[in-house]
Amino acid sequence: MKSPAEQLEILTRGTAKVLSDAELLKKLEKGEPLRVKLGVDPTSPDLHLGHSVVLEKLRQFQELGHQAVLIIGDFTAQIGDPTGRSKTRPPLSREEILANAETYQEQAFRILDRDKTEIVYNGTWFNKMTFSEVIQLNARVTMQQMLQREDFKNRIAKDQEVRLHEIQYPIVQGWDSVEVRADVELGGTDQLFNILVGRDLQKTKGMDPQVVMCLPILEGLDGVQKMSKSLNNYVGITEPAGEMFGKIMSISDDLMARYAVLLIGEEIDPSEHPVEAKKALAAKIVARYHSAEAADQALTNWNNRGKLDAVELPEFSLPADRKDLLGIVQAAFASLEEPKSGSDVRRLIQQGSIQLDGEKLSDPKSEPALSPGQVLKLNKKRSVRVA
RNA sequence: GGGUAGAUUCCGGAGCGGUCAAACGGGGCAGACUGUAAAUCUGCUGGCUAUGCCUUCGAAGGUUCGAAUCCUUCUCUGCCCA
Repeated sequence: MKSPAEQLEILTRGTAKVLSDAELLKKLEKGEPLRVKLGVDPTSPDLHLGHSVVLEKLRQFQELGHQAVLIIGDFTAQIGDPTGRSKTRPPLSREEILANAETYQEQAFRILDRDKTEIVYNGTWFNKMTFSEVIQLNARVTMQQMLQREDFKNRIAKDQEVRLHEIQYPIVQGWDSVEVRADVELGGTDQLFNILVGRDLQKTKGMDPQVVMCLPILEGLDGVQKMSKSLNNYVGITEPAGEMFGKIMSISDDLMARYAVLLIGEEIDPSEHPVEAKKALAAKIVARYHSAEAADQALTNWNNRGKLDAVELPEFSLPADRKDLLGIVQAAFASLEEPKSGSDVRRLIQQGSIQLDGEKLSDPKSEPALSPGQVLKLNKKRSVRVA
């Protein structure tokens, strides 16, 4: 068992904000396992590297002997977290939420230690609340407190709607902290407000308020906006190794430095050529979610990209009913489960994206003779081998 | 409850009754360049086996040879006043 001071050093590493170090130290000094809360919103099923920043931190707590409390916000998902949104979120159905929660756990345990994790659904207590209990809960908070929140303030300033149920979100999430008697709550910096509400609510119940620990938000592949599925700038943690590797290779040099620090806790070696440094980074990340062998394989594939024969590509059987290039390419996209409209495909062809063994094919109506083994390149990322 | 403004293609936002699949910007995609990166430049960005056809401008009706544009009703939202 590490000393409280040592633990504090490890736990605060890489954090964006801790409120406060002194409080955390005091709690650690009690020598009992802390209850560390992480609330998750099962609004989309797939976890990505952005989520992993916080999960990695939670695992550190586990490694130091603390108790992880993973709250699945099945109830809160019905509200929709207004964080970072300029618009109201559409609500999800009960079935979608439960299915998402299921996949979430499966994926989260690639990082967390299952045996040291307590999982609770916040619907357990909220679905039982009567309306008068809801009113009483609301009475613990003032409108002014809620309106301090940046998102709400901005929307009001811009004459955009803010629905009353959205204002409930921080209250509801904060109440979770009371229910699970959290000692520490983790979250992204965007969750600061919500976590603080949890502290306030705990105080109103005479509890020792939880320590707030915020982790930096990871930028998405574009390097500007936060990583999120809806912006399609994410790397999913269950993505195939090759896919993951390719996505990481597409980031800018600046972003590479940030990913290194936030995802694997290392600095990029400035003496190394950026390409090599990036390959190393990509391989390390792949290794973490797949295996060292998979990472090697992904690296090899990447290096062999020019040499088409050396790379494994999905096989593609020519369609029976179409002989024209347009029809063939469309079928190829469909076989990769990325169906595109005829107009999209026509555009790609005319713009020179389609290549057969390195030769551009740009006439959608032509009827190219394809023989088995030839490689049809569809766009930057996708190629298929003719079966 | 009263008054007023608005709802346009992924987003923002233009759109004299015909020349509107709808300006412009953002985003996205493709090409060139490169380190198969970023930045930059160029093109594309509703659908259709396609010099044309079909479906779009909150919804439903109507006026008209012709409607995103005019009229009616409805739905939704903002703002001001109570």
